[in-house]
Amino acid sequence: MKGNGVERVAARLRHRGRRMTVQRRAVLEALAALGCARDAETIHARARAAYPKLGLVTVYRTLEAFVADGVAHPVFFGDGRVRYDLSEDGGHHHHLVCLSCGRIARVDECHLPPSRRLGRPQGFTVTAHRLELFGYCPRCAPKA
Amino acid sequence: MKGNGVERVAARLRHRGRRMTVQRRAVLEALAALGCARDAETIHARARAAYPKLGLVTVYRTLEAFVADGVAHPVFFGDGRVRYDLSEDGGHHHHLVCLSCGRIARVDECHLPPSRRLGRPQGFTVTAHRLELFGYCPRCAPKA
DNA sequence: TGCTTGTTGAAAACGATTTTCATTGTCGGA
DNA sequence: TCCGACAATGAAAATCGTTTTCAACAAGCA
Ligand SMILES: [Mn+2]
Ligand SMILES: [Mn+2]
Ligand SMILES: [Zn+2]
Ligand SMILES: [Zn+2]
Repeated sequence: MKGNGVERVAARLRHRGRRMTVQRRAVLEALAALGCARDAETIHARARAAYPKLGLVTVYRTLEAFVADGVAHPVFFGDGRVRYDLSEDGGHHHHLVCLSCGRIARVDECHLPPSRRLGRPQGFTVTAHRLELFGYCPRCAPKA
Repeated sequence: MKGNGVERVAARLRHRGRRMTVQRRAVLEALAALGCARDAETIHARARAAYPKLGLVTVYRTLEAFVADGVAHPVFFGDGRVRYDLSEDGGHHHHLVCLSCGRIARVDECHLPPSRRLGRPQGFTVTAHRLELFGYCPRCAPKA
């Protein structure tokens, strides 16, 4: 993550009465370095490289703040732990999860119809959706 | 749930070395009566009407067995609790969740491209997917 | 440089789900 | 129909990811 990005995030946090701290900077860097869908513990481990005293609790609180401020997004694979993705300007993306080795691949194209069409039959106004794909990665062989 | 369905489920369980008990029957009935995406506690409360001594632990264990045997499917909305749907013969379905009142509507059509196309770019073999839609129900007014 | 407040870390609390373990009950076989 | 092997049950305790509590700290503004 280029120092520039940190500043943009800092600005967004400050805008909400929040402050930019070394801890949050470390979590932000970790989030950017790790890439797609990492859980709090993984982020914690990585962020500690930059700031060893960092507590796991702070990572949780920081992620909560990031999500509230639109800096990050939670991702759910249904295994009981929440993962996080750094938000990007150009819209959302989904994931491919290997059921064998756990590898995660990003899926940028969203093949779903526009939101306003998705809920029409039931009269819902759709504002968001979550889609995750499960299967086997190339290395774990098809039909594993 | 027609007694017939119970028999079919019983057969499927027995086939795996499992047994059909009053408790499981009660959970099955509750699952059928409650409909879309209910959590263990809700299912427990309902099933108790038929079998008051039923323990919540047994509900969890039964749901686990049902899922393993394909009798039920877990549904995740990302709020930290797992919900369950009774499996049906004709394929899967998704859900619309009202962010205001929590109402859940079923979405039968799956607007996604065929599995084999979804993971192609990254070389994945897609065997399943999870899609949930979030927004506002008719009663909670659009743009709530 | 102070002061006001948001932030932090350790420890304890939480809530959903799982495990332990002694007891009970299902169901295939005699 | 009766047995017995072993799956299932329930209560209590244990897990585990995440949240809350609380006293010490430290951003950011005057
Ligand atoms: Mn991602
Ligand atoms: Mn459903
Ligand atoms: Zn793999
Ligand atoms: Zn609603």
